[in-house]
Amino acid sequence: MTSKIIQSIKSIASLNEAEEKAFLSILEVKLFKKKEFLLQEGKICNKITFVNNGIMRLFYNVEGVENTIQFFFGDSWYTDYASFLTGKPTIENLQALEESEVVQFKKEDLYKLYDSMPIFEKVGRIFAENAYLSISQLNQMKTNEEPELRYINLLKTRPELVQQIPQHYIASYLGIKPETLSRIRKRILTSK
Amino acid sequence: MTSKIIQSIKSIASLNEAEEKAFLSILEVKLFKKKEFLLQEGKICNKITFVNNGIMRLFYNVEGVENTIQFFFGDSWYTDYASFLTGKPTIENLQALEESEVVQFKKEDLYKLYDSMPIFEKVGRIFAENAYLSISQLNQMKTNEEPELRYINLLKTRPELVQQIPQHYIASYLGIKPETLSRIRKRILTSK
DNA sequence: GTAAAACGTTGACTTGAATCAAGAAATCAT
DNA sequence: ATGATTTCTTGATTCAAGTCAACGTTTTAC
Repeated sequence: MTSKIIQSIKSIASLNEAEEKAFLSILEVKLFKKKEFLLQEGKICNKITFVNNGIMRLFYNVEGVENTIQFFFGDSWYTDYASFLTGKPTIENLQALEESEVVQFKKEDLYKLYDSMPIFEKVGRIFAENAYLSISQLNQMKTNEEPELRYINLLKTRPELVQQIPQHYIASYLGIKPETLSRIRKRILTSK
Repeated sequence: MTSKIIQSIKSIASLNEAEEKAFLSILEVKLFKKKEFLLQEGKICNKITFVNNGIMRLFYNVEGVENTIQFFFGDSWYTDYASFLTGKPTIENLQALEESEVVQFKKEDLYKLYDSMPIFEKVGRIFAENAYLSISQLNQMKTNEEPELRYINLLKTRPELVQQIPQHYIASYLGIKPETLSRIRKRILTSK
């Protein structure tokens, strides 16, 4: 259950036996059923989540409209870093789209590791750096690419995503209405 | 020249005398004239910059169109973290809009500090965390707010910015054309 | 000081996505 | 299995920003 997360951490920084043991001791494995929430707006995000398998959707509400930020499949990390770092309530909702298995650990426990074993300070830094890189990539995609191009790229780079996730969620992820995505799809099909 | 940056670092983590000295030893003060570039697309960003005073504009080109990301005034930090971390060429351009004084240090030197003095690993972590927070805030603003609302909020929260920076750059920052900003301004004025 | 360049405003027109509405297709719950 | 709900598609219309073009104003460079 925890082998994948250990592998992922070790790709960040090599851990000796004691360090690995310390890390393992703070982990908690959890199962979420379809439609269950791992995080809901208003709550404080004080955990880091590693997705073993399943599918999750991350979104937030703006004036009653759901704004999809990202989808998570197996072998990916998630935390609302803003809430995690500031201790303020999150605006994000993370919902399982399929039954999913995750491994989590608490901020509290991570900060103890920061203080007791210097290597984890490094892990934390690289963690934050990776979080930055992924948000900045997402950012760039969103601001630079037209919805139609983004959809075409999505088809190329993550076809499994397009297949497994309802279209109206993908539309929301692309920042357009379902009707518009439907028309984009039609346009792509007929132009081939 | 370096008192502000030291103060800023100390607000992240307290440094003892040796640590402060080590940090000071890697700093370099630089002056940039109006229109000079601190960073240009295609180059690799291997520095972190602290702005003592002046005004800078950060932008990148998409198909010949400049896309303004942010403005920097005194007491602010800048690095293209993506290029800094990955070592890949940047797409960002950082240009002085007024004569500006900055303090910089090299990635190379920072990484030596990471290895020689553990406190800097912590500084690096908090740095990355702050970078994440600011990009995520910017992100949120951009995706949630209509250009007109964003402009009104900008007037409220950073009036000095609106006054000191040419409108077409502000338009670019808001993600709209100068003509549109001009019309928004007219709308706001006549509605008062 | 003056010519050139950059900047800002306004009008007419175009365009791409949103909205509203209705119906078809797929999925879910019992 | 079947009725209910959700999801997807299509058409007609609206709307906000973009585009193109012209012109007045401000700033810059020499």
